Amino acid sequence: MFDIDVKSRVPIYEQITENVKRLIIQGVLLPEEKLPSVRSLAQELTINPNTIQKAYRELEREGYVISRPGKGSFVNDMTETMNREHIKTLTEEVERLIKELVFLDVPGESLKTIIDKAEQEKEGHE
Amino acid sequence: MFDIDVKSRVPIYEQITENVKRLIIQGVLLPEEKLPSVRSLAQELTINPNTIQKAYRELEREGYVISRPGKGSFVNDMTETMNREHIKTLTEEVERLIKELVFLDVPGESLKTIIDKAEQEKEGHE
DNA sequence: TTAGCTGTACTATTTTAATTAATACAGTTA
DNA sequence: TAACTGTATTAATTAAAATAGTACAGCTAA
Repeated sequence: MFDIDVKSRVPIYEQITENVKRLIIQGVLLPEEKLPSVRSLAQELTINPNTIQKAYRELEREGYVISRPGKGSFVNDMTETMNREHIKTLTEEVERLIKELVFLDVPGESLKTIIDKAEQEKEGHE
Repeated sequence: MFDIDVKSRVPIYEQITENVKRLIIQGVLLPEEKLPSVRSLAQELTINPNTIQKAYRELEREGYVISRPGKGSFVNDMTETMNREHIKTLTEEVERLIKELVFLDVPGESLKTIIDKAEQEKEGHE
């Protein structure tokens, strides 16, 4: 399926999430397709099953995969998910920046103005 | 000057940067004012001088302080100017991100909540 | 039902990174 | 020169992250 480098500086579970993400994004793995079980993939890569599970859990948290106890782990239908993840990333960034601006005594009202302006601008286009 | 909690979960050097930042922002420490030397503050807090130095270096990196080898560490009088420029940069970033989030149909209200939360959080600290 | 799959939870171990400390060096000032 | 100042380098300690061991519970097919 793919190879990992146990000697690499980047954690094994992260190499796995990256590879699976890549395969999903490239369309090699299709929605509802079953992923290898934690144990079989662990055997194939000669690492511990729990490491696979950690990777799968992370992939599930990010919406790439859905795990069904007793049945297996499956590729999730993305289109929606990608947007959701993108929105999450953007929101986290905004949170960080706003926190800092508020800390620097920028009044919340002036920040809210930015939001209003963005909304008005959008309405104009639809 | 201030106290630290060696038993706290937050690192000592971070407690120091936070406290010094606070004192500068509150105007207790004024521009060009000399901060305690790494050794004297280390003695006062009964911790290692290098820990103070790490804090001071971080404060310098963020523009709060300027260190003059052989002379001492001083409150940077550029803070206002730097802040204003910093605020400008941050605001531009926020504008860009908010625009994109609004475009992705994230309701403005949920973004305003982020602002409110940041303000509440800040009030808690003062 | 049972045998053999599946994912999961919990704990312990190992490994890695962050934090703090020890020590020596170099600039400044009186 | 003596007593300050910040700095660099390295070592020791501490905390966190990553991985592994083991046991449990759900699903499915013979």
